[in-house]
Amino acid sequence: MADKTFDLQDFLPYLLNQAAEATSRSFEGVYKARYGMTRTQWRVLANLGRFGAMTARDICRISHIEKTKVSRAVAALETEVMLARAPSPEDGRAEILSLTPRGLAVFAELGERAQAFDADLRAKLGPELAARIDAILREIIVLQADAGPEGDD
Amino acid sequence: MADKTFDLQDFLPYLLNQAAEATSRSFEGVYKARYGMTRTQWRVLANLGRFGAMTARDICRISHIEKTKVSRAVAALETEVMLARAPSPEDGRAEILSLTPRGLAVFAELGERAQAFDADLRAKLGPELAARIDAILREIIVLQADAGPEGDD
DNA sequence: GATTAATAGTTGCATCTGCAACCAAGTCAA
DNA sequence: TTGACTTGGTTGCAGATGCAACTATTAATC
Repeated sequence: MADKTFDLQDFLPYLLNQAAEATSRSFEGVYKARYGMTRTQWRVLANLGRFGAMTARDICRISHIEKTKVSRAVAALETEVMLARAPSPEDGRAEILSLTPRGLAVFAELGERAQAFDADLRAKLGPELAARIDAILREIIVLQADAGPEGDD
Repeated sequence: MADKTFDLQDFLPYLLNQAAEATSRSFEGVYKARYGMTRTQWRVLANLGRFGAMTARDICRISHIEKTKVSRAVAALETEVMLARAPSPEDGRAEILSLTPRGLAVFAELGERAQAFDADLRAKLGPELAARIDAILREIIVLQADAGPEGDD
């Protein structure tokens, strides 16, 4: 059947990238301008802020960020004194990562802004579309997680 | 009202990135393994394949890829003999880019695979969700395009 | 207990990218 | 025509990233 020439503009990975990049870039300005943070750093911070102290490995599992990226983000956040490491009592290899008071403050502020950004975007989308989007994206994510090995950032 | 701590896992830009990255990475394997192409190169090729000869600037407009990226992708595709440049008769600065026979062949093959990939993904998503996704993503893209300046890749 | 395999995390290196600065050609206006 | 400005495209440089290789510790197997 369908033998029309391929149109990138209808290609789901492409559309997803466009949307993802557009929104991420837009919000990136917030943490970049204020704290010189990178996208990965923001995500690591956000996960620690939301879920509390944990190891780098846990962050990888939860957020599907590659361990190299996490490692470097942690190092950067540490030198910014937003995060502290403590040796794990159970596992000599692992380190327990937690936010410092400063890290918590930054998370509180950025988290608030992120919520506002998100709410605004959903409002603009309208209830119809906003209601569907989460389920669809989560479904895509798990589908690919089953199919391919690593989903990364 | 809502004063719960921010959860990254519900943040639209984050979800979009996860889904985008997961799907793109999955398909990336195809053109990377076969032709050592980069994501940007694939997209430039796909646009030229779909819309025919045009200038780099046109590609930027259509696909929202940054001009630096396009420039380098074009150079790479040229050395791979998938693309040829011709001086524009109308504008001495511009070059008309077009796919070579090889470029067309590669586009035909990858385009077919992309269509299959896309169809498969949509099938897995189910008609309910698949029907909505395009409209939502396009809406997000235009919303951000209005808001922010550049949406890039 | 010794050896082997697996795992937490870091680092080197080779890209890929973004931004600003740049060149060359076109536009506009006096 | 000349000079100021815009625009198509490239390049330098400073990050950010992915992958493979590496260290150190833990688990497994004999």
